[in-house]
Amino acid sequence: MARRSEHSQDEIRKMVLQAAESIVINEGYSALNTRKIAMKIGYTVGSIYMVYTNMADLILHIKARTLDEISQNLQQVQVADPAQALEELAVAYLNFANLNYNRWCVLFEYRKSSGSAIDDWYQDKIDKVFVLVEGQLSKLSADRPKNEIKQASRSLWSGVHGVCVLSLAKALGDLDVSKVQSNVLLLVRSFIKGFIS
Amino acid sequence: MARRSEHSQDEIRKMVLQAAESIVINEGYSALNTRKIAMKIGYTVGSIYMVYTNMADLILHIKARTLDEISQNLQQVQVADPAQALEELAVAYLNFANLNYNRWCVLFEYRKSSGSAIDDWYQDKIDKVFVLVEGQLSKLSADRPKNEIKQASRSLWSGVHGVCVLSLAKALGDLDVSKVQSNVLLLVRSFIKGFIS
DNA sequence: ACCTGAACACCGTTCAAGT
DNA sequence: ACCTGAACACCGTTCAAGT
Repeated sequence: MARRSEHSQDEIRKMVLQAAESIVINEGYSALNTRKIAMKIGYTVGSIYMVYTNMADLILHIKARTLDEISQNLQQVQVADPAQALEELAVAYLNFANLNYNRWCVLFEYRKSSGSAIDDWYQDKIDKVFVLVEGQLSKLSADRPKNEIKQASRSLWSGVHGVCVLSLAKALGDLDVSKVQSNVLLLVRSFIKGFIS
Repeated sequence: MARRSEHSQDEIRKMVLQAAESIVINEGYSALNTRKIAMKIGYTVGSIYMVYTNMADLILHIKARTLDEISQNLQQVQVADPAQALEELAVAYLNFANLNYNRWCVLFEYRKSSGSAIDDWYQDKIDKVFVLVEGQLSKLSADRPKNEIKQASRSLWSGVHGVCVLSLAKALGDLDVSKVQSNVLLLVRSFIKGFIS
């Protein structure tokens, strides 16, 4: 066998990632495995390890793409009023999580990667999301020192994330999306009101 | 073989749970498996299935005990001032999560249980935590209707949870505990200030 | 009735061997 | 050089068979 350069390594790399993503989207994280990916792209399991060091590495790249899409989604929020913008950012985040639930969940699933710490390039993608919040928050209270703004954006956005996690995981009972949205908005509005007062 | 009633079924049930818990505590969720549990209690894997329907069932009971301990911890917060009490509840939650990190993480790991929905008795344990927050929040703003209080406690507490998750998972970079605590407190204080104003 | 232990159907990962 | 496929060391779960 050993079909020769039918696809470049780079192509295989993308095929593996795309196949893995579609499995996650359609069947969820727990359904993802190497044999299913290999079957889907018409190669054998071994070939996955030519282009990714292991499963954890592949999953990290799935996560990275999800984070990129989240950033992209949030960047489309263009509102002059910062308080309004923060609300819309939160709603956009919730909507992404809800519409892309399986992929979003993978972000918080950890299969321990090779290195114990988080890779810098991955951390940057996380930070990029928080920076958007910082931008609005600093417009909202221009007088505050930068480190306070940074802290506040972490607290606020982690809070928004928390509402999304527990609501969508149904830890709060079975809520419809509009209920979750009003929970998110309550948190954002109350926080902002309290923070600037 | 087949040693007869050396331990009662109920004793084995407890032994399995305790062994599983200690594995989670010492080695983390990913190190938990049936063969390790069996080895630890001096039985074979098959016997685990006499007392728990499957691994998901056992994990659910680990989670239940963790939730009980959290409730117990939070109930020890006895402060007259409700705003102060909410702050201390949040700090107590963070401290539990930090000191019992491996066990706390299991709460948000899902291995799909037999039934798709959350069992009622388990949901009750989750609710019990939120009820504590509701109690303080209703003292804080006695004029508000009950459903608003309930919504607010969900938003606030989910938010607190979110800060704990992202901070302890180091998604926000490597923060020491005191930094995390000030993030939590900022969220609680800002929310409360905004909510009652 | 209680418990074993061996089997089954899965996993992720590796690597000698083919082209 | 690229890729296979078979092996290895694991999983959770089941169940006929022993006492």
